[in-house]
Amino acid sequence: MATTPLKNDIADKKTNTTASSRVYEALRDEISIGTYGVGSRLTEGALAKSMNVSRTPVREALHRLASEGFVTLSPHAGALVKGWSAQDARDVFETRAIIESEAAARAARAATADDIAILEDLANRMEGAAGAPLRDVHGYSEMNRNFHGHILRMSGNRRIENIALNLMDLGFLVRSYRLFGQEDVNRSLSDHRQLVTAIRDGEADWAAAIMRAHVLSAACVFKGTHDVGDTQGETERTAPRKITQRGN
Amino acid sequence: MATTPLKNDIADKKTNTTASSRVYEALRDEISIGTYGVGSRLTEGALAKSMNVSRTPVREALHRLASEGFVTLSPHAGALVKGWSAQDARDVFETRAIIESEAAARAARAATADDIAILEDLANRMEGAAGAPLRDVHGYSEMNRNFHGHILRMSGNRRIENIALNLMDLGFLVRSYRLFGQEDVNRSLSDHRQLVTAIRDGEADWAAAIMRAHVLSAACVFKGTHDVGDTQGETERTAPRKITQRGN
DNA sequence: AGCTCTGATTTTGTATGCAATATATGAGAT
DNA sequence: ATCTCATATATTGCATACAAAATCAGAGCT
Repeated sequence: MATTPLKNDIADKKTNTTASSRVYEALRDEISIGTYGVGSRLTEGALAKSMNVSRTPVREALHRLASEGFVTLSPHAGALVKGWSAQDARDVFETRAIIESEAAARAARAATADDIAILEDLANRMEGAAGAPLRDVHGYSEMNRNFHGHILRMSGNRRIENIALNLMDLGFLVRSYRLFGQEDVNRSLSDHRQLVTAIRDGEADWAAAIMRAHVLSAACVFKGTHDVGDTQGETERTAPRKITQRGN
Repeated sequence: MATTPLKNDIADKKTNTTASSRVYEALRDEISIGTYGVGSRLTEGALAKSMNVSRTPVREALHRLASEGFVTLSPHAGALVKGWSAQDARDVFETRAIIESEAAARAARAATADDIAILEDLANRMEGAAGAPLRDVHGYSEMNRNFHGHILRMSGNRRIENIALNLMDLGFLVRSYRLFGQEDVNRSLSDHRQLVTAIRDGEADWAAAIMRAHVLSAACVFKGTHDVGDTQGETERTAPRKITQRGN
């Protein structure tokens, strides 16, 4: 792009105080969108130059991305954008099903009137925002995250809450909402309605079952539309040095 | 492949090539041992000087420790050793019970003869190393980690495996093995025997139940001997600037 | 031609200096 | 005496320079 030394190329959306977190968010979004192809090498110097910062915050951002599973980072070899195999995706959804169904059961046992009001409000707003292909994917997934997040919080177990939210924040999952068709959206909204009812009535087992089905159905949508051809993400191959970097 | 089938870093105590990981391991051990009291402030400069490195690797180590929950790290305020409340501990054990019981069930469905042999070998060695108050706490917890780790791997879900291992690697848990009395050790060993049997026979529900009881009983030992008086770890209070730093 | 070894280049890892920011201290006013 | 505000100090955050390591290229040899 243009090399004009603007004060900040990165969109300073939330007035993030540190450059490190700005770089982190920018890279995370880029990777989620798919700007950098799977397996492409992210060199600190190039990123630093393109973002008009030094290598230090870039380096910190890459380490953070590695800890969250967006890139693999081997010593002296650099960062490679991590790919997601079908197995990886299945693992994530299965893990979410296990954890979130348990959280839903606990939420049903601990629900207050305020909790129900919050969940109903979120369900209402999601229904209002639902369109054939989702118009505002970001907004919808944000509300969906809040809905699940509130149930997780209601479980009273912060560890469960954090683990499940981290699983929801994985890049390839965020992208998957674009794949939702009309009936997928409708079913998802219906699930949410049922969840609120089950939780409101203290039906822990029912809530758990709905949540489990809800998460696994999303996995099915993902599996159906995701043509699997990418690399296995976990096994670290010796990275080839020269890799065509798709984005830029 | 008997010892460490994991690329996870808790096991490899060989001198790591990078200074950053050396500092990380050193700090992690120090925090686990309790050298730095809960809430004490870790300043980059002081640590760098005491370890004869620059601030850069110390900084990276602190960030990594923060991502793993050993310290809290607020933007311009620095790193504080994180405390564990009784609620935190309970959350961890409950989460482990949920995840690992599911993993045990899956392991029972997927067990091979090799798996059983490995688990039996580990169980044997743990019985050989068991003493009244555990003599070699580190070795015992290492074998215990391998035992649970292999069951987790047998589940076939890498995400479950990593999440549960991370929960097992938390500092206050590692320390908790010192609290095990004779009967606690005996019960734990008996649990392991039963687990191997249930998994060998493909009894998924039984394996899950044993694992759940096994983990929760450890929680009970921890709760019984851990006099709760420490701070709440999650809620971030505005950190006071001057805090007596116990260790060095 | 294919292989190996050695230099050249690129990239990561570390050290250091400077700037930004939060906290601490003290003076002054109420 | 207490509170507020401004200055001082210490610490983090960032930039740059240098060192170490790994890959890449090419010459020389088999």
